[in-house]
Amino acid sequence: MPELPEVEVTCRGISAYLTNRHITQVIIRNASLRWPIPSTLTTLLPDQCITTVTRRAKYLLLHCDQGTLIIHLGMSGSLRILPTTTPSLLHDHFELWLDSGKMLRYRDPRRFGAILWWDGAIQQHPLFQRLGPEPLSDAFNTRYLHTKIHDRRVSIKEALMNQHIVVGIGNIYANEALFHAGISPLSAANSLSQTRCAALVKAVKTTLQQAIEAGGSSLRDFTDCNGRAGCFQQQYWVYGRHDQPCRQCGALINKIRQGQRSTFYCLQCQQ
DNA sequence: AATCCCACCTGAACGC
DNA sequence: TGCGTTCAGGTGGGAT
Repeated sequence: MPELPEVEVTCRGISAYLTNRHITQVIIRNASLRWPIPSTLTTLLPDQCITTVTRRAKYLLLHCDQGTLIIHLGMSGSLRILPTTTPSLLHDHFELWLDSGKMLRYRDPRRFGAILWWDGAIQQHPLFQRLGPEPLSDAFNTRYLHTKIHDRRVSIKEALMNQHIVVGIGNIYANEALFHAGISPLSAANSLSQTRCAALVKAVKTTLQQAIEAGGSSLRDFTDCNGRAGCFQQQYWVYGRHDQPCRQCGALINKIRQGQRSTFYCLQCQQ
């Protein structure tokens, strides 16, 4: 379930265990993720120090002495901090052993995630070059959004999930933010007034911020780096609530398909 | 450049 | 109980 809040919660959770630690060993159990895990990591990483751990979009960045380890969790990935003696299970594909005696373990049943190495400036990486601004930064504001989508004919929901427009928003939080902004997910992006863009920007920021504070959402098996479940799922207003009454007006929540993804919204509250 | 839609993969839930 | 179908947090890439 990794959208921005889950990746951010993971980032904050693993940071203290990794920062200023030296890597002692790398284990690649199954290299076939979205792209192969570079086999060179086995010799490249040991003895390097992890200086900082950051997040950009839905990517986790482990900044090391000689480059950056890029981790994406895909649809089903998660990271745990564990003693190196913990037996590995099916779907545990990758481990970073640390000089503390602990390890970072990557698990990803569907293998849509990625683990890559980059030794230049991260913004020069092909995957990072065209990314939009961080939704919680000042760069994501009313003027930016209005200008960016004024010529887009796709729906506002699809635009919100476009990482070239703004990063970090996936299916859950796109649905939730549109509900809080009172905007129909079917509205054409280029039809949104400045006022509605302002409402949407505000809704995106508060929705994501609250989800981070709740420790993220926990659909299926997502947990934080210590195995704890997030609580934000209990706060959903529309996601997954089709045929249930709207928490605001009581009308039944509607479910449709948009761009091969499920959309949930209230016909009454979202116009 | 924007848009559409497929592909990648496993597992859970559901219907028959 | 078993089998087939559908759906799930993401996103690069090819065709239009």
